[in-house]
Parts: sequence; C-alpha cells; structure tokens
Amino acid sequence: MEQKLFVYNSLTRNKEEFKPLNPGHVGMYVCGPTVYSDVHLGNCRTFIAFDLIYRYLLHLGYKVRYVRNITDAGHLESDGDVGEDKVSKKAKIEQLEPMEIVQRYTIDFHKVMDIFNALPPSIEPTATGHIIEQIELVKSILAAGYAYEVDGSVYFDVEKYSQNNDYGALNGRKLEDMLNNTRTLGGQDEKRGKLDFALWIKAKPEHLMQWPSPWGMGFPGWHLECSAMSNKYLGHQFDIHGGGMDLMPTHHTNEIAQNIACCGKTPANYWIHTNMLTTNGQKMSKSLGNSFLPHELFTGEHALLKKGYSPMVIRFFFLQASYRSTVDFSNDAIDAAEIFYKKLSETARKLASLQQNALTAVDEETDKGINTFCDDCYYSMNDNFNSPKTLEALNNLSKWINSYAASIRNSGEITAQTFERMKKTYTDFFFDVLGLKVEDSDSGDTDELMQLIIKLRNEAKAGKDYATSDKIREGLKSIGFQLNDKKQGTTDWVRV
RNA sequence: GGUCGGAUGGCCGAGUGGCUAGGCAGAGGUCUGCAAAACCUCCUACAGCGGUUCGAAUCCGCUUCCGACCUCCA
Repeated sequence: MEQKLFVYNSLTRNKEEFKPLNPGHVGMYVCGPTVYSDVHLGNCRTFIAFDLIYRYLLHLGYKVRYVRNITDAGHLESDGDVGEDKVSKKAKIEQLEPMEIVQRYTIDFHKVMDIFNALPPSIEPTATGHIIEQIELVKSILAAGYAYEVDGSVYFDVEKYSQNNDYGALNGRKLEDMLNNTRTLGGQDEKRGKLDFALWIKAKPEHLMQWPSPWGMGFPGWHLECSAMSNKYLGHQFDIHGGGMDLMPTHHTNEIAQNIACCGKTPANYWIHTNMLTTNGQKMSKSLGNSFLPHELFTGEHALLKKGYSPMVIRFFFLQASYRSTVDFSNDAIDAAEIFYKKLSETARKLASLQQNALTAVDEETDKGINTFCDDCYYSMNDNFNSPKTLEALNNLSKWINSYAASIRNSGEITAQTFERMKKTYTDFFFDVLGLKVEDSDSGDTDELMQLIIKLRNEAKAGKDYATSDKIREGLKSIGFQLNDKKQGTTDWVRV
C-alpha cells in the first residue's frame, strides 16, 4: 500500500506532501521545556502530539533523528530582554544552585513523559551545554552584519534583516504592523529598533548564571539555543521543526531570522505547531492559575476535577482531537474519553489471544470491509496525523474483533490473511503509533486468584445458588473487579 | 486597538462543494438465571443574515460571539 504523507506546514499555511531532504531519513527538532518549574498539562499535550508524529514516522520506516532541547538558561522571566533568567530567579527564591533547579525539574519532566508513554528523543541537548556553539553563532551573525553590540550585549538587527528578508514569514504579519503594535517596554534604550531582540545579554555581577564571551560576562538569549543546537545536530537545513503555537510569532520567527542571518537558509522545511490546551475556554497557563499538574490529574486533587484520571486516559483524550485544534479540558469530555479508551484497550487485550476459527466460505463483503478499516488507519494518519480518524478506524475494527471474540460472528468468514492483518494493524496502531498501553496489567498471581474465585462462583451457579454467585459478583465489583459471563459459559474479569 | 484562528446535534469531536464520521449520553433489541460486557438498530447537527452554484457545514461578504498572539508561557 503506497500512500503519501501530508503535513500541514505553518510556514506556507498549506497541507503539503511530506518529502524528506534525505530519502528514508527525517530530522526533527522540537522546542522542549524550560526547566524552572513543573511541567503542566498543556506542555504535556504538545510533547504527546510530537510523540505521535515521531512514532508514526518510525512506523513508516523512517530513520528519525528527533532532537528536543532542555532550556536551562537564557529564558527570561519577564519582558524585552531586561528580565531575569527564569532558572536563575527560581534558584534565588529557593536558595539553590541553578543546576539543582534544572536537575530537579528535568528529572520530573522525564518521569512525566514516561508516565504518558512518550518515547525519549534521540538527542536532548541543553542550553548550558552549548554555550560555545551559541557564542560562535553570535559571532557569525555579527560578521554577517545582522547584529550589533552595545555595552556587553548583542542585539539582532531586525530592520536591517528585513531589507532583504521577510521577517514575518512565519507569523504572517507585516513589519510595519509589528512596529506599530509592539508595546513600548522599559529598559530597552540600548536597542536600535523596537523589534530587535537579544542574542547575548550582559550579566550583572550578582547574576547566578553567566559565562565569559568576547563581549564580556553574560548569558545567551532564549531564541539562540534552538538555532545553535538544531544546527549542530541536524545541520543548516532539516525536515521538521515543531513546538507549541505560542512559540510561532516570536520564538520561531526569531529563530528563522538567526538561521538565515548566519547560514542563509530557513532551518526547517516543515513547521508544525500544536494548539493550546484550554480550561473553560482560556489557555492553560501558569500565570492564569488554571493549569493542571500531571499528578493532580492522576489523583483528582484539583478544584476543577471531580475525579482522577489515568495517564492513558489523558493521552487518549488528547488523541481524540487533532493536534491543530484547541482542546478544552472538562470532566465530561474526559469521562467520555475514558469509557471509549477502556473499550478499545479491552479489545487490544483480548486480541492478543484471539485465534481464528476454522476457515469457512469467505464473506467477501466482510473481508473487504475489514481491509478497508485497516487501510483507514494509514489513510487517516497520512492526512496530517489525524488521530481522531484513526481512532474511528480502530473502533470499526474493534467491533469485528469483539464479535469474533464473543463468538457473535464466525471468524472463519474472512481469509487467514485478512485475520492476521486485522490483528497486526490493530496492535500496531494501538500500541506503537498511538502509544497507548493496556493499563492495570496485573501480575499472574491476581489472575490465578481470580480464576479460583470464578470457579467457586460457577459452581454455585451450576447448583442454581444465585444468591451466592451474585454475592461474589457484587462483592468483587465493590472492590473494583467486574465479572463478565460469556456465552460459552466462561467468565472474564476486568478491573473497573 | 492590530494580526490570525474558531463557532458542528444534550456533551466531546472529525469533515473543505454532492456519497450526509466516530465517541459519550439517551431509546429499543440480541445474548444472559439476573447482571455486566459485547453486538445490532434508532436519534441526522453544522452561530445568524445575505450571495455564488443545479447543489454549501464546506466558497464569498456582512453581523454576533469566543479564543490566541502582539508581554514570560508548549
């Protein structure tokens, strides 16, 4: 099945066929977190979205180099390049070494990503580990004439850059509009132009994180690290650059300007931006106080939550919307996702041991239908990673799988080839592409125990002692085990 | 204020000109000792007003409402 992958490119505002620079290989850079506090759920959504993209590219057989940075210096606290580095500020507040802050939140971030079953990137470089590369980049931009130094700081000259380049290519804004609408911020006297941004910032003596440079002691501007590190690990040009939509107008715009200034090339061919997670219609952000931390979600300990949800339910909830849409967080929506997820995951669990019946006459229509649903999995993912459509295709397969598992239909009615394809496609997409897991994988002990109880209950049932059998079933249900009697007289159990 | 993007059935959410997703909730049914699960059937919406078209949720215009960015945020 030869199909083409289409990707929505923020740079062109169009869905385009994905053609990697080097056939068979993909270079992908995603802007990672600034590790000065806990990641919140909105951050997680973005990284889960790129995990889906990464997983699908791998599934298609691409050799992917996935670079996602850790910002551990240079990300300023407030505004116009005069604020304090976020990590430094937090370190002062907590009276710790900046690197203690970085270490704590980096570990936390990795844990959370692991809980959400997001694969680690191929390379996870840090800003502080690439100070030399960043200084070299500033030198190149200065040499190219697109930057100027003022009293130990170096600024990017946007107006000069705009003479030959379209500064607003990514954010779609005209230069004059940007100039007219940029608010005047304090402490920017050093800059020649309102839109100029810092490449290197002079550090005050008390600043905790600073490094020697040709311009004196200082630290790098936030936009610089991504240019330096993508250049180093993926080259001047690579395939995909991603991040949250909120990074597009400023961070990515400046990143492109830096790359063009130093290397003459737009770094990435395809720019992919994920949309925001909202709460009650407003962007989830720390400053608005409406953000969730992952553990609050798992435990349900948050004013806006009526219960806790498991990591896979949340991952599934995100997959039910396309990455380019905002997702509004509500209990009702997640409750619905939870039930749907459990249905599909129960199918995945059953599928592992499902054997095909002896072949009978092939029901052509069914056989064809199942193959179409398998095709749909690819078709929908190829359409800009449309995970909601993929879930629909899996749901369609799930109905057949469940019918066969419950002997409502005879699995001998399809060819052995189709049966195997159905199994493989469902498994591949549920686990490998969508990155879902079957939760509550109990130890064998639990199952042995349950089998014993089920046997006792079935003995009671056989003797028509329904009072006892119902007592067992109700008792188990109250502690979280649901028994399901099957047509063949066997009984399954599942956690609820 | 400027720029951009949204508005889909009770709820969530796909869908870019005709073939009228899917999930959750709801109704009915099959199965079952009864349940549960599973399966089957039903429930046919696209903010409002104009326009283009044989035909529009989908294209164009206007209106209303919402959001994002412009200031740190994935």
